[in-house]
Amino acid sequence: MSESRVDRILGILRRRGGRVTSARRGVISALVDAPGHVTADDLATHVQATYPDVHLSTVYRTLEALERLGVVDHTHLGHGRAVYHLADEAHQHLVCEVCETVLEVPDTIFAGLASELHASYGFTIRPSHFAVLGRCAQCSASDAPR
Amino acid sequence: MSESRVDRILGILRRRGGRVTSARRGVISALVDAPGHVTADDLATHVQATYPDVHLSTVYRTLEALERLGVVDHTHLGHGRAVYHLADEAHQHLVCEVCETVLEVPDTIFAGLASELHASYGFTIRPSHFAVLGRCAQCSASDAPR
DNA sequence: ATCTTTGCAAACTTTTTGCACCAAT
DNA sequence: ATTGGTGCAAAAAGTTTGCAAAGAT
Repeated sequence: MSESRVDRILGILRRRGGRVTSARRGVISALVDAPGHVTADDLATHVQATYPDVHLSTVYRTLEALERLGVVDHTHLGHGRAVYHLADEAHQHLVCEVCETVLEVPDTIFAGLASELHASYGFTIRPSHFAVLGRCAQCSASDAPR
Repeated sequence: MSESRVDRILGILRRRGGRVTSARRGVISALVDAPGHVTADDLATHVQATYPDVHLSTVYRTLEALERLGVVDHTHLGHGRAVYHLADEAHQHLVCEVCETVLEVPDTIFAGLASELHASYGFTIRPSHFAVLGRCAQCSASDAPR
């Protein structure tokens, strides 16, 4: 049933002159099955359960290829690691700085900000790329230091 | 004239049991003189013009100390490097993905989003930490690919 | 005298790249 | 037969850390 989504993406890939390999099939189906925000490493681990020889660098290269096709997008959470997700899920990440929980919220919540920035500065935001940091409800409640 | 800002920060540092060293004086005055968004490396270069022996790792440690004091904040622009600025400049960074220009906008523009997120999710944002990616006016006009 | 900070070098983390081999079309 | 993709190992890039020496209080 998630089969079709994988095949749809493989179709896009093939149609644009790309080749369908087991590594790519694995990465795409890992993305489809993913809980939402996954690092390249997470994906590699997931893929390696089925295809043990798929190397992390191949995962990065596959993700890069899929991003060029507009199928995948990535976001930077705190530190340095990026998280990837399918581009058709238009959402934003809210990352709690205290408990590291990632909350997904619909993209529409950025509409107001987007139009304001566009009107005032002519700047067109692409919100999907970055996470918003702050504190989730629980961690706001417990008044932790700093 | 920017002397006073440097001294004010050094005062905070001293009052909280920190020691005032030439490396720290240099980093702080580099921050005060900074055009806005500076990387640790930029700061190191700036400081080294006056104190050649100040090491990059010392700059990182100084920035960390200043962040703990709430005097400095950092933000992640695209790739991986962080940019630092004095915390009293409450502003957001808009980074153009095409020309890499960084636009600073007042924090107040996030007020609407902040209250919306707070109301809907109980999430308290700290907008100063992350940059917003998108396209500046010029680069939006020239309809570049992708 | 004490306790912080520093310089250096080395470790670390995440991502990228060069290259020869392999495989999808 | 092509040409694009892969595994591997090594390089980048940015930041952090252990340690002994230097410095601020």
